[in-house]
Amino acid sequence: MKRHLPPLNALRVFEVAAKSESFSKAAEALFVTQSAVSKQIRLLEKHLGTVLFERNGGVVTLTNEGRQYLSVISQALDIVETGSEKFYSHQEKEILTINITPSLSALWMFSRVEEFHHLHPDIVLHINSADDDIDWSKSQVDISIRCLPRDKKNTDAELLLAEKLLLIASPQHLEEIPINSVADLQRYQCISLNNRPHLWHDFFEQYQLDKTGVVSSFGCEHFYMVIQAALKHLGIGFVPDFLCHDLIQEQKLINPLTIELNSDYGYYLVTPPHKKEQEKVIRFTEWIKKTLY
Amino acid sequence: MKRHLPPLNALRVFEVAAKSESFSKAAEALFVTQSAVSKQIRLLEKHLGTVLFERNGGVVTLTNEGRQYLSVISQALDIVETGSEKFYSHQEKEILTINITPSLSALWMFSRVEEFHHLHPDIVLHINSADDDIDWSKSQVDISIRCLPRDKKNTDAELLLAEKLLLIASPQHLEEIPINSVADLQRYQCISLNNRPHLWHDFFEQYQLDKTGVVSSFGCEHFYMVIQAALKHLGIGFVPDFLCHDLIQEQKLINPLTIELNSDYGYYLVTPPHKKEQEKVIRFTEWIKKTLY
DNA sequence: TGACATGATGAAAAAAACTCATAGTGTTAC
DNA sequence: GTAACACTATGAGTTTTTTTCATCATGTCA
Repeated sequence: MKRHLPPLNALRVFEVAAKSESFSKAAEALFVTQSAVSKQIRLLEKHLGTVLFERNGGVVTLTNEGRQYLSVISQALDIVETGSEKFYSHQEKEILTINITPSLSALWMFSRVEEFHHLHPDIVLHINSADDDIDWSKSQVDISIRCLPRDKKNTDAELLLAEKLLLIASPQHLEEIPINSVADLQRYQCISLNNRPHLWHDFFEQYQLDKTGVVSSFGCEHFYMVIQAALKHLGIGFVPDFLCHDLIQEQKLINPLTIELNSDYGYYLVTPPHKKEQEKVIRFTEWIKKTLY
Repeated sequence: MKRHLPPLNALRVFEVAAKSESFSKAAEALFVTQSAVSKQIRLLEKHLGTVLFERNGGVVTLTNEGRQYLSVISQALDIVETGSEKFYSHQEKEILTINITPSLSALWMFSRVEEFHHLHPDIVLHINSADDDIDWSKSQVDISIRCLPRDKKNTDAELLLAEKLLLIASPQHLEEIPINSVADLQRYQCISLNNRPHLWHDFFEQYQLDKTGVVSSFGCEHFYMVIQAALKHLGIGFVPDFLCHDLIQEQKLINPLTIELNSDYGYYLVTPPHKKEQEKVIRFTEWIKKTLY
């Protein structure tokens, strides 16, 4: 009568890993590391006393036992899922409306929404973007994220992140005009940002360089346009680190001379006081702070 | 395609709790505390957004949703169990033979074997009991537990527990002959233990009492017999704390004046050196040390 | 009404899961 | 043939989850 069951959480991992026959892919799907998947599979294999995957350096393949087991486990998980689903549908999902600056939404937020949804499946995110102040009394928005000057104290605004700007350029562009010292920067088109007119000026002043080259042929409205422009080899620009981090990793952009600029801006989370206590607002706030860490 | 599953370990708890409609019973069956069960159920309920049990102070009853869910979950767990079982049967079970003193086996070990089996289902325990030394070369025994004098240093023996003896008597017997001071003890039959002839003598000497009453009408071979005798109101006796703890809790025995005696004996775990590295031996050793803690 | 059994709950401890950093190993491209 | 790469394994350390412990609250039953 007493059951002898395998570690149940390992089954969920097993199913994903077995379906993709890849621990790395499974890890990504489950929002954990490959290491975690590897260990859960090993745990399950040890429990069952059976090898479920054949390892061949870098490639894992289901064994016959593994294949059999997958079908059993999938069946069981199907039942659990179906049986649980009808309860979920009765839960009404909460809608959390966030309003973020266009740069954030385009490059940063969209790649992280999936994770938020994974962690909080009962919250539906409505994301819209704008740059101006929100009239909380008229708007549905629960949370807004804004880039504001650091010194402008706003009691409702919580600092998420101090802005750190990185100098960026495309690798191809850098080959055309090599950069060996800061002075070489003057040979480039400097992509400017419309609402930060002093940015380049201040930068060159800091390095005591001639500001002749500063006037760029065009200005962008938002950081993500600066990135697009840089990717098209149109010049060098300054963009926040978190927006270009992945592109630098992938070598689609380069941070020449690893030049950084601590701007006087920060990213702030703004919530109207009467919504601060709402669970959905708290959960989002905690999630984004952790994600930014 | 991506699954939305409840916390799977909570399902195992839920099934047991639902079948017995009691968190306490479920806790016992699962070898955890009632608190742990309560929390796992709450977790599951929160996840599903559904109340699975109706609480009525001290009594839990499945709701309709809970009943439905139980049948779903049982079905799923059946599939997992059946699908996993065929692997277990291929694992050959290890046999671990332990030899313990009769007192330990009768009163202590047998009530704990179930827990060991729960934690290590792949090990089959063979318990036999004896009091003499074991010829490791001739015997199948993997581990023996012996009560030995503390000063007798034995390199193969690991101290599990220093023996602490408690004075015991039955409640009925104590009503007949009330004990208000140590001197009253002299009015009792002192149940003696054959292989500890000095026990009572030393005790009365320690309290500087007359030893007249010390000669008891009979001696027991083992501690569990002392307990039996005390339960039958035949006198007072000294027995190890761990053997009478439960009986004292249940008020079937009483520890008058809370008199304790730190004997010079200890319980030792003895393993032949060539078996010390075996996993089954290590697992048992760690389990028993933790259980005794 | 008081002893009792049961469930709930907050804080602390223990266990499990996960991450990080890095090693090892086939595969692929030059 | 070898260097770069993509993938899994693993030990140490950290984080998260689960469990325990101690205690409270509540309904039951004599």
